[in-house]
Amino acid sequence: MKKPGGSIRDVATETGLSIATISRVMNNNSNVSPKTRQRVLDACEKLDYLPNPAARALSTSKSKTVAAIIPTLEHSVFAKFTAAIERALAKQGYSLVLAVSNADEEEELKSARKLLGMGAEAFILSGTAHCPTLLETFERRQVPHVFTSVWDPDNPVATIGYDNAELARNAVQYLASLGHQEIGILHGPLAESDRTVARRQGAETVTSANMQLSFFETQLSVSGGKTATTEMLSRNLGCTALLCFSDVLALGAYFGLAEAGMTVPRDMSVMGFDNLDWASETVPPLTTIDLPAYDMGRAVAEEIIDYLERGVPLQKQLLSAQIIKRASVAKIN
Amino acid sequence: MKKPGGSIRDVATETGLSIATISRVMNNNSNVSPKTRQRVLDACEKLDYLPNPAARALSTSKSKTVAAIIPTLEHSVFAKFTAAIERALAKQGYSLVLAVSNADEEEELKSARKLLGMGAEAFILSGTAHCPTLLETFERRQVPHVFTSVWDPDNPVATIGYDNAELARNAVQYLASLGHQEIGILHGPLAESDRTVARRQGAETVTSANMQLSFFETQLSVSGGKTATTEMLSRNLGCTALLCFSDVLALGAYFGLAEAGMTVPRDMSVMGFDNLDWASETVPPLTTIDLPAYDMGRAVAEEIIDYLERGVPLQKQLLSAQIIKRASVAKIN
DNA sequence: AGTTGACATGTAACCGGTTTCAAAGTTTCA
DNA sequence: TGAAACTTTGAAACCGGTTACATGTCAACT
Repeated sequence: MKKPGGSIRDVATETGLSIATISRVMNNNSNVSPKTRQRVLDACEKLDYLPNPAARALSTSKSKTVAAIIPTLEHSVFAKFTAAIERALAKQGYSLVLAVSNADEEEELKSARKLLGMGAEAFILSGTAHCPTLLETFERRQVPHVFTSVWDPDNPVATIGYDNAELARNAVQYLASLGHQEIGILHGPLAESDRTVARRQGAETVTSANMQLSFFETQLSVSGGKTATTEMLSRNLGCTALLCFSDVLALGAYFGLAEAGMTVPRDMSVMGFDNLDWASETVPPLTTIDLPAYDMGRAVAEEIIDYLERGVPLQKQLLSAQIIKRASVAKIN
Repeated sequence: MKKPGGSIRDVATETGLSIATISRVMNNNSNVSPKTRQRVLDACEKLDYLPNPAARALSTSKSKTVAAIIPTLEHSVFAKFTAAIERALAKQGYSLVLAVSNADEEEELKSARKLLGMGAEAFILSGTAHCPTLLETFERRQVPHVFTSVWDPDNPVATIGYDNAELARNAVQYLASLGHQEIGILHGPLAESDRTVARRQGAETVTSANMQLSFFETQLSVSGGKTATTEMLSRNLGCTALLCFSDVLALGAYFGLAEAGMTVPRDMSVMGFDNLDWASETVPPLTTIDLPAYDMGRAVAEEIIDYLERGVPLQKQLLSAQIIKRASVAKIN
């Protein structure tokens, strides 16, 4: 039950100083004479001493650990977001503990309790829909937390993200401005994501004269996008454009259309959401909305560190997302 | 500096028992009478008590935390792998702390020291190429660690993964068996991945009579695959097949070929590596090698837990990966 | 009845740091 | 030269658990 690289007492013995002084050096804190400091540092080097994090956490009640619970890693947007969080946290000496919830509130709650039990000081959650028990727990223990990928200024919890409803509305209006009136909209499971719900509701607010929107719920995957596209085509709705609430679905749409012998955008315009790395490379390049996944991750991490280190209250942040116009959407007549 | 949900002493006071008994209940350890146990559990419930992980870690020197340092999250294979690790660890009450190295040994070393400083009990690394300092540190502190995504039976460190060289060889031989003799091979940066190097070397071992392999190094992205494909076409090498060491590159190849007005597999056969979710959905469906990313993640996590909990020595494991034959590769003549 | 042992519980040392407070040493300045 | 002020260091309490060992209780057995 012992194999440590030595404790602070070893360094104290080695240098002939007291553990208090060693501790002060390790935290490059206050008043330690330069020569003493150097002596301590040398000894640390020599003994390959690394402070025990548990002991430190115990006395300071700070674990330097932030938890993120994300619905899935297998969607590039989340992977990117997570990578950004990790990067920003690391830069400030914090670590990221990660849990994947599979968009299940129960699982999320369980994960959160465990991470809380591991000493996470703050939580990053996706969306605004969460188990009330979880939020109560955060409240009771005063655990700082933020909701991401969403913008909800009225939420008592700080939200850092983009306005999904508005983005969807903008997308529909953009298509409308090019003459599209019959639009098919592909989206992932509503039950799994309040962001998807928001996008759909946002799209529905566009109600000009002859506008006709048809929604298709499917799995959030290339396969899902392809299936839904095939399904849509079989219904003969006369759609001229396909708005996909994820580039992944759009890619599926490309394949579905290709299989049906249709050409984008001549026979059907396609628009995505996310602006994943490859969106500019498809044939034709995909018109999409650039979601600031990376910036969002960074912003979230910085916000949390500001709070943890300097007590700056958690602020909501609205990030902007632009429509990236490429060749997959055509003008009608 | 205090806001905890109460300590073990509070539970002791509440129940009129000693902290030792509370501790025993929390670890559902040994001899505690059923009624006492229940009394304690009720009190925990009432006080919303959660044991302090730092204190626990301090006295047991077990943090129940495993670290993974991965090159990037933005490649589906790693995202999937990471998700599998998280899942398997969570099932056993362990947490995953994550660092992204960007395939840089320096960054990896820095991350590792930090994670070690956070109390990680074991490390999961990708590939076999690592900073010697890091490996020495692991050795000196006796930190268990495994290398993944590779198979190297002679390595003193346990490797859990697939044999990249052999897979590449199999892929080339498969293409050869269908009559392809001039093959273009697209791969990511050699400097960033010893697995890529292994694959390339494996491919090179296939040296039948008229076999002609041309290698193209590019960025590991759809964009990179597309660029390399265009480049290859411009060289007029007479290739009949394109072997891509990642499905992502293969997707880029699809787009590059489409832009050149070529049809897969009539004008060019394409084969990938990874079998990502969407590989079966492309048009035509992509022939590829199914890498067991998820199984590998699970296997790694379980191996480590076996070691940590039961002292079972870390074992190397060779995972199998199959060629998935789909329509993107044609028979020649 | 007395001894033995099993079981339940408590006492206290310990894990490895941080931090308060006091002590010792040094400088400043009248 | 001596008092005040400041700097540097150490002693010891504390953080919240775990666990070896001691103690106490009660049933079983001789």
